[in-house]
Amino acid sequence: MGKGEETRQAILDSAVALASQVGISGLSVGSLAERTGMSKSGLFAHFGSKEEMQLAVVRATQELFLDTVMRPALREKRGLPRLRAIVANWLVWARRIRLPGGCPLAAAAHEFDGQPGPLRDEVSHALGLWRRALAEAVGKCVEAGDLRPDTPVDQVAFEINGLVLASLQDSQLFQDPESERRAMTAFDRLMSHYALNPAKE
Amino acid sequence: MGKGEETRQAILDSAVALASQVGISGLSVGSLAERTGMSKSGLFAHFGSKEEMQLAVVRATQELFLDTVMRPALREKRGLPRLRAIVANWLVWARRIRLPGGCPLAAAAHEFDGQPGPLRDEVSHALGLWRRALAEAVGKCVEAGDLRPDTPVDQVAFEINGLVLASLQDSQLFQDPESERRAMTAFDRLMSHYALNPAKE
DNA sequence: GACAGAAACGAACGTTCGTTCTATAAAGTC
DNA sequence: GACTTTATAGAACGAACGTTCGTTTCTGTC
Repeated sequence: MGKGEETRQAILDSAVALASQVGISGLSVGSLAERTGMSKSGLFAHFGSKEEMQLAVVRATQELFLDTVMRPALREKRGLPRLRAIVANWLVWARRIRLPGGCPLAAAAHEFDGQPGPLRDEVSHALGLWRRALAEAVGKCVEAGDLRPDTPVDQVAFEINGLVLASLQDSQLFQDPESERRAMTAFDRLMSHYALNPAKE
Repeated sequence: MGKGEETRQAILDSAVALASQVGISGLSVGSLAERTGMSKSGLFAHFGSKEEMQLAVVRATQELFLDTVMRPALREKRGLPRLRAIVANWLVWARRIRLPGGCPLAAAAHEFDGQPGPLRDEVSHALGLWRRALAEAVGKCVEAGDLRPDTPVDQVAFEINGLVLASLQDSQLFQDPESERRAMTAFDRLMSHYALNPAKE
């Protein structure tokens, strides 16, 4: 691997962390150059345009997310344990890899949802993929016999997404230390509602 | 009321709509001046600084939100009907008053959660107030006998917030027309879980 | 160690940014 | 209608923006 690819990755690592605080539209070539100790032009050459740079940041965030949230959860037993691990990882992933401003993708969803263009498309695509992966994980719970066969998979994925969003908002905006527990409580209640063996609550 | 207050309000109306698309940090004095047909300096004089302008936009959005979501719901019967109206209004409020990019406050929560300062404080305060109002509305459901006395009020408010966030994300980012129905389904299931008269599901 | 290609730099471009001034026009007061 | 206050416009500021260019410095290969 050439040295170019190396520094490009180093730039992106810095960029993701910076985007976590100021947003992806808040990124500027100058600020990122200063943060990495490079010249504006030297950094710029790696991407060709600011928009390309931002797109690269979105993709890098996506990679990081999968590495931190999804892949570790694959070691859990398929079905409910794995789904639970996914949610647990999701709730803390930004803190885990030291993104002080929270998940850049969640923020990007709000930044670009009103502005058509490649960035909006990329973010929408990334979150769409993730939602589908989440719904699939719920589906596996049905297959594994953890949830009832008539479980509305997409609806459940929707609700899980919601309780994670709520938790992230509370922990980022209010610094509420209970937000994770709240989300897991809601998750467990949701799961027990569709549980095949109606465990007592 | 002097003419100053009038145009100031007109500016803020435009600003809220623009912020809906580009975010509150995406607002610039120049773009807003062009949109309102004023000169940069003429518009600027109404606020004294950009930050003061952004703070005014946050407060204006808050006012608009209360007028559109909360106050109309007060005509419903106290308790569950009113809470249900609040949620229903909340789900469509941005569309109702023609904010094409969705709720500026929800976006602002993500924009500023990583950057300490007056804007972060204002947004956090506004959303904190709203959350408390929501929890209070849930509490009224308990008082009115719609929900069980042991209902965990804050937890329920947390979950309601989550399902609204999920709906707003889906409708803004994926243009999913089912997102409202999904949220109401989740809401009704949540309510029936804590219902005093355990209605059949 | 010479050479070719890639990578980084420094300077400059035209714009836009937020902000400050001074001057003109409008609104409110008597 | 004159006078004072308030509101708006216009010009200009230094700084930061994204981008281009030509040059210099590294890196990997023979």
